[in-house]
Amino acid sequence: MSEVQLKDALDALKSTGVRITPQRHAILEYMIHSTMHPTADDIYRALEKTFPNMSVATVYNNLRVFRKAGLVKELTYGDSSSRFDFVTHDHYHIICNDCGKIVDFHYPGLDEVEHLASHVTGFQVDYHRLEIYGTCQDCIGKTAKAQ
Amino acid sequence: MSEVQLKDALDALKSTGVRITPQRHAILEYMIHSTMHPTADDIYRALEKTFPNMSVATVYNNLRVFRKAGLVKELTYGDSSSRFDFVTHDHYHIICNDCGKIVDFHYPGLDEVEHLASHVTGFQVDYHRLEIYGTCQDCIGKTAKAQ
DNA sequence: ACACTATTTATAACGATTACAATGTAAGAA
DNA sequence: TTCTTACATTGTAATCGTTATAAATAGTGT
Repeated sequence: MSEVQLKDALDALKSTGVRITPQRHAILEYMIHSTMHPTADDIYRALEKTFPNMSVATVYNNLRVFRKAGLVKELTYGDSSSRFDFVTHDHYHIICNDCGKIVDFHYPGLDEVEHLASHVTGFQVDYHRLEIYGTCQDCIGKTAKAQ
Repeated sequence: MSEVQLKDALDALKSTGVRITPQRHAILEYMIHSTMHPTADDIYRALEKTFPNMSVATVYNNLRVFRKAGLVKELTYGDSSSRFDFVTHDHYHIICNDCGKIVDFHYPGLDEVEHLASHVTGFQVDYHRLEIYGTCQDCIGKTAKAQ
């Protein structure tokens, strides 16, 4: 399943003339297997055992390459650093205000909102972003215990 | 109209024991009257004629005070710096990918999405954020001319 | 093997934001 | 009023995420 995703991603990259280096392979693999939405630093730290000489810049460079290839989305939420999301199907995110965890969920597209917005503002609409904020079950449990 | 908003905001601050300094008054006033969604630096530069000695830190400090008081929302979108939005009614934003302009628009709440998300993920939902991205009429005109 | 280009690395630079210490200012008590 | 205390502002240094740069390295095609 995720093997297929990885292969597809690598093929997509190759077809646009991007070389598959060991670092790129590892970053992609990590992103696909990680269910969280890692920051650049998460990725860097996860791979520094395998690539002791890898630079943070490499992570950023390649995340940008992947973003331009449409393989990865950059999520800029409230916290200081961006999180990166391997693009699979269209989905939305629900975010825990306590621990920062991001969980995917699916919902039929909000085309109607896009149309209305376009009509009211005269914008030519490209896409939208929707996030829901709250507290995850783990953190609900934790604060319940703490009290 | 916006005078009322300003007065309400000042009253709200006073009631929580926050002092109304000239700088705070000016920042609030600027935010209420500005239809854009200024960055901290926008505010700083707009007020440096009136307050030549004001520090950037003061702007940040007070934006944080306002945010904690619920008067102001911080919008962290793709670009490097946060934008700040005086809270009036609930509304959504449509953002121009060319020039960064942010325009408000209204849409009945997306309660149904919140419920579904809560049900699927087990989160306790607090609120959500929705933004639409596209190109504003000005920028459509500009690129049309340039070609 | 050679030349050419893409990639990585290491490090410096940058920009937004925050922390800190010193100074200033307002409000209440004596 | 004057003193005291707590809160605000200022200026500057520090921090953190990210990007730019230049040198070193590795692939690719000839």
